Amino acid sequence: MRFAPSPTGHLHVGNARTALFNWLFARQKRGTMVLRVEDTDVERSEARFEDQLIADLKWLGLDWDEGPDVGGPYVPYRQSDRLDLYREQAERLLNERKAYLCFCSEDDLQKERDQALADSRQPIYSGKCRMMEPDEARRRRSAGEPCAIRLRIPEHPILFHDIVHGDVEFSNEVVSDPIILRSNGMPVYNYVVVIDDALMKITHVIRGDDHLSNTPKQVALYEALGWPVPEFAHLSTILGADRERLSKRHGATSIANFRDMGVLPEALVNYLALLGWAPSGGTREIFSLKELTNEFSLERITPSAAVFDMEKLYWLNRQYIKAWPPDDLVAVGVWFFAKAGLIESSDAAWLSSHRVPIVQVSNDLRDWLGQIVALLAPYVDRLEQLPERASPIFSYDARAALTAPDNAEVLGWPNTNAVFARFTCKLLEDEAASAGQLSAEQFKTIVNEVKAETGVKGKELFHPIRIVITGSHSGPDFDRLIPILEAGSHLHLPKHVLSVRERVEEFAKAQAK
RNA sequence: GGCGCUAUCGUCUAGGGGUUAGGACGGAAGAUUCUCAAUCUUCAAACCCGGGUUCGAUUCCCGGUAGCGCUACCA
Repeated sequence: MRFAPSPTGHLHVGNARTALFNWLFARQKRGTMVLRVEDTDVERSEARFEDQLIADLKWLGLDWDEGPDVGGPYVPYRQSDRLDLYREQAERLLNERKAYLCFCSEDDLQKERDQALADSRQPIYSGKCRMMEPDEARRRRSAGEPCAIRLRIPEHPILFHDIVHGDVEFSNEVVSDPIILRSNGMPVYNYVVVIDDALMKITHVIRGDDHLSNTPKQVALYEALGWPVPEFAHLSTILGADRERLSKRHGATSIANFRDMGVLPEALVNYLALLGWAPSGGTREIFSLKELTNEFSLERITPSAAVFDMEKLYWLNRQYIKAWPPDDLVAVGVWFFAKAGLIESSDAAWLSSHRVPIVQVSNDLRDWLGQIVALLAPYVDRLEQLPERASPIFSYDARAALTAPDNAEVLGWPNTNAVFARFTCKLLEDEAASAGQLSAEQFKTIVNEVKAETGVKGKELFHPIRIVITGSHSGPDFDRLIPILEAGSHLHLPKHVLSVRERVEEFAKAQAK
């Protein structure tokens, strides 16, 4: 099996799924997984994209047995390093009369195509140079006349088998003799892919179905070369919500995008596997990479296009967030807090091939952030939401709390002011609170006293208190929030975290105005 | 235009000549909680259209329609 991306940008979800399916099949069958870099498009290919691609694949948890970075028996694995090989085979085809020299200029060909279209004929190559005597062709080439090499398409229909689509047949009438080597000596994609797959002993070509219509040309090439035709499995296209091919304007589409949103690699892999494949029975949704390796089968791949559903990915992500090792989760969480500027970090680095970023912070800070992550992570879709959800901890604005339209209802309740008064008074008297050492139990005691003294309970009691502490009538459990607030107030952070007492003081001040 | 591929709830899908057409996301309702979220329970929601084959088609065949892809000296 092979995954053969072009290094022209970040790894895209469509390609990631192709890579995953190849990998699953290879691992299940104990086959060999090859990574090959298709960089014959010099204008768009860049070396740095190759590194990015490799990093993205590793982050997903995929690996390979042969490739540009690990070597292998069929080196080189970068097409730009294999040009001699392509030229050699092209000359062989020429000698065997399976291919021929074409002296038509690009202009002529374009005119021919335009004319054919205007006459509502097939815009395929006329075959003008097909019949040229080989001697004449050779002579003209030696004389320095520019020419390309074309493959001679056979005079019969081309049939091949596709594991997901079944038998496919193309009439030779609609397949032009394709150019395999350009006049500038560079080979074209449809040609090199065959040379490489054959030479690298690829038995199963699993790729996007945008290549399905190219396959007859490739099959003709295998036959001309006298090499066995591999099995094909063409995967359906991944669409955006508007049923158009998923592209950048649909938002996040690269693997790096998802990583930066705080989507866990296991969640993305699981989601991608479910896009176009379902286990037998069709009821199970959660699969680890290992379970997928066991369950996967090419025969169960769906042939129809699939719309990428962000919501379902988020749901899966939540499942994995809840199941992830707490330490790893904290590491990723810390990264997002650093990114949001809520904590200081000189070197917040996420080596993209790593599952988890590395951020240097003190143990105290890490422990404290760990509590916040443990409190909030089970309720977010993506880890990038953590800083926002933690905003009641990091920022407090009493004035805003008293004027927020969202709080108006609570502020208007008849008992609210009594609760404010009693609670403020009690808390300001509390010794533990003045030291910033208030425990959850002590806080509960105070709340209970307020309850007893005012006779207010339930919502009418808790909402006003919550507004005093966090500025909002809704938020996380006090039992876990209070200790976080108190501990945070003793930490050195870019912006001081207010203790419970400081919050109450601010609140009282704002109320007095 | 030609050729190819595809077609089950809004979405991902299971199923398959006779089924109450199953699951999941999302939606709605309820329960729970001081609140939001999360969680749990319940509900609504689909076989593209037309022919044929058949006792019987959503399932098999043909056609239509729609979507997507390919039609390059792009990959």
